[in-house]
Amino acid sequence: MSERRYEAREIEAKWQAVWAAEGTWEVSNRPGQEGAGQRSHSPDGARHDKSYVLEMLPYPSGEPHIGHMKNYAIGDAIAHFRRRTGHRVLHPMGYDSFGLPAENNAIKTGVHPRAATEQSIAAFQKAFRSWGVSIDWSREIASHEPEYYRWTQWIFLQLYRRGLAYRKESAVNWCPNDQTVLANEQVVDGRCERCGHEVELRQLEQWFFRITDYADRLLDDLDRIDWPEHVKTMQRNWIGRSVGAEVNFTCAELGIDYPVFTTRPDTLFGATFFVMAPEHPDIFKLAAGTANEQAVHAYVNHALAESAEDRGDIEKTKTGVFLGRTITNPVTGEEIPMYVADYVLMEYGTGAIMAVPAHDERDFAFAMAYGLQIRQVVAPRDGSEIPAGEAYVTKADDAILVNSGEFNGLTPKTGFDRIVHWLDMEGIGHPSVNFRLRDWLVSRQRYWGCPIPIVYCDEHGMVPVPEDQLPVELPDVQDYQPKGRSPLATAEDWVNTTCPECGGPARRETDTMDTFVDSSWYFLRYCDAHNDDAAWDPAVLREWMGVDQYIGGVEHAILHLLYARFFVKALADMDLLDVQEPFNALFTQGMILGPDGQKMSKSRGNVIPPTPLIEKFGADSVRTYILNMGPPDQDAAWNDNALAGAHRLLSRLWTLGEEMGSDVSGGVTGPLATQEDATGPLAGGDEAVTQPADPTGDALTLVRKANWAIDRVTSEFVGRFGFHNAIAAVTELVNDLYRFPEAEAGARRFAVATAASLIFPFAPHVGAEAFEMVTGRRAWEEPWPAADPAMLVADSFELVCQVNGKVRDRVQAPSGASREQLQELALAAPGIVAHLEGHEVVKLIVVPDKLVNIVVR
RNA sequence: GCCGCGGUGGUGGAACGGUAGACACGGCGGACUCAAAAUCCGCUGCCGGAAACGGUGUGAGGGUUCGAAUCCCUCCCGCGGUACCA
Repeated sequence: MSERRYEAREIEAKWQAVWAAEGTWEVSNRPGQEGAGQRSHSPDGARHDKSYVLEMLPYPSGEPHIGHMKNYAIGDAIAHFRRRTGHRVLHPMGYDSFGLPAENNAIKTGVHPRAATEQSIAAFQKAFRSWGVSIDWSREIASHEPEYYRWTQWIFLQLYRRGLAYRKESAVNWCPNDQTVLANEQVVDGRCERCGHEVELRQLEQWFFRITDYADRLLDDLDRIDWPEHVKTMQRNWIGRSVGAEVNFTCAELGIDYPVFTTRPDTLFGATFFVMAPEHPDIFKLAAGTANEQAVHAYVNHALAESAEDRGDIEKTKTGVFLGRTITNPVTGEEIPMYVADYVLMEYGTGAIMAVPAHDERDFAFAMAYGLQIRQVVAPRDGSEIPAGEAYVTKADDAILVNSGEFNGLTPKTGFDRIVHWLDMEGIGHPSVNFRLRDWLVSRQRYWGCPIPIVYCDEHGMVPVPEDQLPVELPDVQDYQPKGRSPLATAEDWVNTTCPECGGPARRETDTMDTFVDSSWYFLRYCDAHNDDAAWDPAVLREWMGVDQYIGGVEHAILHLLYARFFVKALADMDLLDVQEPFNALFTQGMILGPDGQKMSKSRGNVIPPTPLIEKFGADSVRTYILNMGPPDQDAAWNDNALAGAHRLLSRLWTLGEEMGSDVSGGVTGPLATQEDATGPLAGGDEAVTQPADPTGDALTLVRKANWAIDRVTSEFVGRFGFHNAIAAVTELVNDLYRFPEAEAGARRFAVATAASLIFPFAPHVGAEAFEMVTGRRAWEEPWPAADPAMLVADSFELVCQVNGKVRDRVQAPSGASREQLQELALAAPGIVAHLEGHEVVKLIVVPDKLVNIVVR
């Protein structure tokens, strides 16, 4: 045993210096001009495939936390694997550097958000380098820099030109604490996603992106991407496509038509009343002059004052007020009463519904509360009674329509089609599809964001800033405190400008963009990060897009991932890029919980800061531990002891490498078969290690184990990224090396080199170090090892002998033995013989190379 | 309520319908050491047994199968998403 010990800090500093000096992970937009880490490993010397591996870009605040480390540990492992399997890998880094926390910090401390953000970016850069993440630093971007947001503004203008960015007044979510509007997606349970404050509705004019134009495509294309099913489901639910019909109801007294959307046109004959949302603009007109006018005013005022949370409470009893009017059911011709009730939402459909109490739970509850008529129009086919006291909600084939005139006897599905067709013929309705998805509200009344490149001229109204005048730079202000309008409004010199059309006086738009706009296209900019003439060269995008593997937290399942998809589709429609989807494959990592199993938070005091751990154990150990915690898509609680276990593994591997390195005697049998050149600075005294030709005994065991490990690790990279299983395989290999210290040296060298090579994607520094000690070569310049199929099968195996499905013995049997041979072996096994006594053999099941099951009576 | 995902030792977790518990942590024992740490080796689901071995065991209950953690049905529990969306 050597006197020297595994000193992670030294080793990590050494390799980080090499990678920084050589620009190892840089990749050119022109193949063939890559860093050394991108050297070709395919037999003909050309890299055929690109691979774009991307972790969600971080929001730079303070220092990176342990969750960032998990994110980049996963992504980096994949990037390394893909490089070594012949891909040109794009693995860039950047910062989502606009946003509220920096601004709120500025309000508190007076420190300019730019200063705080740039300080934080420096901390992130330092951390990523100390973690040894294989980043192409030449493509680094930050969304708060004018070189970046110039193009965010440019994209805004492209959307504006095509009518996809527009201003409108509507009821929007307002956070009284953050003093800004929020997108629908940023309201969680009626509260601001960021600060948790209850959200109010305000009638305001705001900027929107017309994401609803893309609802169908955003939904349909989910089928074409390799994403976790639960994320796709969340997006489907968010988009919320409902197929139904629009049906026209006419209020004869006032001569006004009120269309409604329904998913159940088959129940139209059961519509016995009509309900409108309190926000519906015609409410007061309808109630005017009726006996109920006062009551309606009182109800509407009360409803509008209610918080979103209270109003949304499904347990709340239904309330409403008769409008004093009736409306005609277009199929029955009946006059049915009109109500205003807060269970109808203005935002969805037309803000008015036909109520079918017999077959809708909400309408049923309302009808019961107000004693309204309930008419059953769907009945069980077999004539059985429907349950009393609840609505009968079914579209199934075992039900038929009743009380529905000429449509009686049809199933609900057929009735749906026939009634919609009939409505269409009569001109009182038509098929219709409704979405839950709303347009994306993108303006914010805050400072630290991308300015919206629009000016307002008395003469010409809203005028886009000409593209050659971009960027509209964010000015400095004295006071960041939000006062219901953007702090930018106080920068008078900046606000007052001239109209691009007429040169007359004009004022700049003072709202900034939602930071989700910045992060909806950053993955495009990475491809052509320093292009000063355009956001990107479409030819370069053709080379790199889409992202082959995207890695991030599930918390972005709806917001970021939906917005980015929308951007890509809109830009593709402008012929600015060629793909329809930004992220072909998505991996959602689980959270690292505190040692107490709770979500880490300062208030709980269970936060694990990465830096002290890295100083003590090294980045490799922390990365390896994080990936060894369990399936990486699952949440897992931190455990310091298990981290020490990961360190032990790397230390044992390093020790083996050290031993091999100092033992220059035997085992060197020539260059690796697939290796074509080795022109690094270390190439001189090259000692490639290859699999020994005909190992026997312990050497054979080691060689087999090494090949088995190659196969295991490789399959996790190709499959589900179960890196805990990959690391376990390397652990077994290392354990076997300790178990068989006397094995022939060539086999040991091969096994150690293999372990180092396989651990490299997870623990790149010690992987590189151990690999170099054994082989004199650089692990990242080596092709990924291929398992020797001959070494994956043994010449004998342990035959499992069962009686009635219970294991009674195990005997050695030759691989590939015939059924008859195996039967014979099993029947002769001592444990079997004992259990056969006094029983009659009924059946013999033989699974070749595995087991024999003897069924007895 | 609806949708999705889960439930396996003391813990994290392994296991194409074919040896349940790989690997790691923890625990116990041993080697080394004056001693401790570090390191190395062994044992470790539960019950019985000195051991051989036997029984039992993957949330509960049924079913399919020669054989079920795995497939099917019913139920219980946990997590995540979503919810007057007509």
